[in-house]
Amino acid sequence: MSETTPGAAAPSSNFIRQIIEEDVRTGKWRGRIATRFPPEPNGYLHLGHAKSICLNFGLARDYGGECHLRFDDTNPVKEEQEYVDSIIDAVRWLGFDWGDHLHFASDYFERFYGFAEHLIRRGKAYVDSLGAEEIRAYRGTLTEVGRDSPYRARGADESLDLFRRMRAGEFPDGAHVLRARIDMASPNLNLRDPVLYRIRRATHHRTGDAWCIYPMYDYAHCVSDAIERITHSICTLEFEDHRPLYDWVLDELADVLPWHSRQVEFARLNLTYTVLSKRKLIELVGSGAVEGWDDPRLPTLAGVRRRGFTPEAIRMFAERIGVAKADSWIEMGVLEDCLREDLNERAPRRIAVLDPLRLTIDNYPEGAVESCEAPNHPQHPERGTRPLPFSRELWIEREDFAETPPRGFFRLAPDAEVRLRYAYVVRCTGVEKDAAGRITTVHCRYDPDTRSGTPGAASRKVKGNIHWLSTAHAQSSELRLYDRLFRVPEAGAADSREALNPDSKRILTAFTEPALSQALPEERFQFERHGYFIADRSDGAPGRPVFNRAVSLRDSWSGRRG
RNA sequence: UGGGGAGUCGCCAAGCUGGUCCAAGGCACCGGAUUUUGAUUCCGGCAUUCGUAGGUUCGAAUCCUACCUCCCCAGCCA
Repeated sequence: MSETTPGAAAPSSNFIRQIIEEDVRTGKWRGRIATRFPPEPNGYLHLGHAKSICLNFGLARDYGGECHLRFDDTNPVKEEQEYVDSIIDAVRWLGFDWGDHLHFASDYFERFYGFAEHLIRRGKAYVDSLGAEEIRAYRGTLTEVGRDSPYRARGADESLDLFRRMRAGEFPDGAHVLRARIDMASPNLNLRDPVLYRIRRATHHRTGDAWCIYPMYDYAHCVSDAIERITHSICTLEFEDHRPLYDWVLDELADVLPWHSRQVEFARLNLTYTVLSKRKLIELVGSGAVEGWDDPRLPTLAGVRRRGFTPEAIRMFAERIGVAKADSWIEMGVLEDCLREDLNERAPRRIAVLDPLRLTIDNYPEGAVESCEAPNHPQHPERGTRPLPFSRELWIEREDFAETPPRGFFRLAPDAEVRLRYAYVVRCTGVEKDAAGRITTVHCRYDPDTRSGTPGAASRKVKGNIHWLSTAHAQSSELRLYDRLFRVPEAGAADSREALNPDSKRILTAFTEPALSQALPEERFQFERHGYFIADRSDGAPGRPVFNRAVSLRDSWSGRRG
């Protein structure tokens, strides 16, 4: 069905699993378990959808059922094939497989229509000729009951005739609608004779101009579920008070469509420092606040993929946050931590110097170069090493040197000792500054007996351990450092360009070790002491990759300082 | 103010057919050990309390009552 998620805890109990387990126990569906992920192809998928995808496909996987990918394409004016393609791509990327269950609500249009005639014949639906404004006025309010439309008494024959002519294209958009005949006085607004069909002369991305009437969600969704014999139709909380309508439709159609899926609602995902609504995402992209739907700062699946997230990390995340009915906000740290956990294990280590400072080893022979062996993974020696050229002139990280070290600093400082990772222990002997007083070069002397991998190295313990790159061998690469999109945790509550984090993207030119020039698009690495980076799949060229920082490493030092 | 939902540690979330809960687990946080990433790993700590107030009971987060707070619903969107 789909891949399991390594590193993820066994799925914890939740109310939906309980429902399913109870159903399995009582044989309610005669052993069948079928769920579905039903996106409307009118936008890009984001992490909120990922929660739903993992839930639906995960349930099918765990209970030996099937999960359908079904496009809810009932509104041609908003939907496009481009979105269908991107959604299919995203669900696949996440690691799920729907087998031969790729469906489209539009494939059921003819059956939807037939069932609608059935409702009309049985007096359960009628053609209303009120305008949109009037229908709203007649609907009443939250506290006042609605009034019957003057057309509500229309007979089955007349409605049937009108409905057929609606289909035939005899009327302009908006002239008539098909409505369910339920109860205009219901305290649940969804039951006040909801619209089932509207006239919409628009070209549908799949059915073209075959239809000029299109079904509404409340009618199409439950019928699609029944057609596909879905057992558990899982959706978000805002559909909770649509459930009586969902059940009404299937009850009224029972003799011609004898299947009644159970709708179950769960709380949608909220993530701090970002926004998970199609509308807000469109705003961000449209206003140019970000650089497109796959901008690495966006919570779209295309965005997090480009950012460097793995499908495994996202599945782990979905598992960790659980499923319940309480509105909640998940801290961005939970997502980030899932990525760290996944990549810590898998990503090969590499060296990059982001903010270079020259280090000269005065007692190292000029022109000499030796090769140091750097392990690809500290916990997995079997993954081998790669050579790192060492010489007299090196780049180190500017923040790894302090002229007046703060308390607890154990990197390089005047007269202090530090290990150059995978190479030698050096002692700082002085600095050079420019006219402005900025340090331009740090001088030091190395101890030839402390080379990594030799007996001398083991006998010499130094607390500090910094990374470096030989100036003659380092390449320069473009790095993008991404940070949270908003500076406030519950962004989107207030809508706000000003809540945007101005430093959500920083581009810099860094020095990277030689091996990195071979990085393939989407290859991920840990840049030691910095974080996890991915070679961008769109930008960069062969031999000159561009790297995106997916997430930094945990850093208990910078936190302590400030 | 009508209807539908939800309230358990900073953030999630088990538990909710009452006792084995003086409440799992994860993230965060705080120690401490190991460490050639101040990373990882490891070990320890972290709710006498379950929105509030009453009640039932030998016994309640779990049952009852009232109240409080928050979310959703008046598209010919999904």
